Amino acid sequence: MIDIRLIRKDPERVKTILALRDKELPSLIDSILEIDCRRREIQARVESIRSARNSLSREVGKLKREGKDTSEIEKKVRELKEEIEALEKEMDSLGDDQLSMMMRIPNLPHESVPRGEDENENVEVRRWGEPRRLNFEPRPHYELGERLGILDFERGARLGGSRFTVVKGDGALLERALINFMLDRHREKGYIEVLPPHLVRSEILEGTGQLPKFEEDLYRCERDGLYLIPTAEVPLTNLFRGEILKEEDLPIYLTSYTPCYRREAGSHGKDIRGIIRQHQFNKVELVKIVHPEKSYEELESLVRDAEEILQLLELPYRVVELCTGDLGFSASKTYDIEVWFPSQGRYREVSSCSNCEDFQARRMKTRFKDREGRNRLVHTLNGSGLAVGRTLAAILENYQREDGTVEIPKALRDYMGGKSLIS
RNA sequence: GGAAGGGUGGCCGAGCGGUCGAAGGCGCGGCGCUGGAAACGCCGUGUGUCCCUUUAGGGGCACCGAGGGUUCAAAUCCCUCCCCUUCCGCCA
Repeated sequence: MIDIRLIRKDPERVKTILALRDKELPSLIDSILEIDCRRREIQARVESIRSARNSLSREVGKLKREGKDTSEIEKKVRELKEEIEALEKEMDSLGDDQLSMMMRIPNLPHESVPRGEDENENVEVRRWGEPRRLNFEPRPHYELGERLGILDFERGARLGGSRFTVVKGDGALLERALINFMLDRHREKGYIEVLPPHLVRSEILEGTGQLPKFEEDLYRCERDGLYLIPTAEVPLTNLFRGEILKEEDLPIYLTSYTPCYRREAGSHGKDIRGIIRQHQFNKVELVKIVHPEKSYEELESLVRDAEEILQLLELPYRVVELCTGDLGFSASKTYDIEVWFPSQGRYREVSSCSNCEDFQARRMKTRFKDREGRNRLVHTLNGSGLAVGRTLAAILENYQREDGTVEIPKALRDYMGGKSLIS
């Protein structure tokens, strides 16, 4: 959630910035401002009446102890109460309206974010590695996987429907090796490993921004009111919700391996073949909870931490800075890391690293006490470190040989019992 | 799932219809004492929101797990939900 005070202070500036994301947003700001104004006016009235009620009530107590008649005052208070209830009802409904609108406003892009409509206007920041020169036509990962017997799409669909895949044998081993490899690297960098719940309550999803706006993308367990997490960002970022941390507790670095569950509503027909877009996929996530003055340098190091995994795996990639129109809901600034896919002749996203500034912290009420004793909102960051399934697919494609076998990256061999080839 | 007992400030813990934002203790900060420290003494120390004056401050309102209700008045009584503890049942 963005700061309502920002809207009160300079609505035109907020509108200009939000228009960079979506041209529909500025009109929402006008409605919020109007409601906010009315709500506060009523609040002031309610509170002054309530103040009068409180002092009359105290009076009743005093008089009763003295054995005096209080029926006159009691009648007066009852009248005030009715007045309060009517105003309060109006105030609450305005408050609800305001909050639900505020919850649907995305974060403000940072001033450094390139302006643009959609992903075509994202800006490449750097490239690492040279795509291997293959003297044969590269096969797509799903073809390699099926031929090697490590990806089984047919049986996956039998079990869970479309966008579910069974990973077997050396494929399962490779996936597990990748998870351990990634977690170990992050742990060495000071990230605390966490195994969180995979089912969470709705307010947890509200904290990170998936709800109320993106209900359609989530799997929900109706009977229990719980949702399957779409990313470990959700439980990790919410870990300290409602807490007031000490300044010296910051920064907090967290890492977690979890499966991610996404309905992928609205992506029909996209990436239908292979394991690029699945309803369930494994991901190692990085989350940082930091001092607001440090969050942009923390974003840079977060991206580097994710990049290092690809460097160690010797997979060519590039880093892209998302433009204002392509930015996710909660993010102020985002870098995507894209790895090279030979069969597609292009780079595909394996990580998205964002600084959400105080947008999530405000929803979660995660604060810290600064040196002056003031409570301030923390800044939160998250990034994939990395999407495991897509990394596996990238390994299959980049390390394939003409005979359809796949070499195992050197960095992973110790994690695979010394194996160097999947055949 | 069944039974019982609980959820109060950074922590422990009292309060069970009015004078309670809440005793007392611990912790923390300041001051005093001291050569310095311990001990001791004094003072201070929750969060949110709105308004007024605006470096600083002053006032109102709300918050004692969450949401409703009863009452002139609720931390205190009633209802619903959530969570924790113990016992029983079930179970990886």
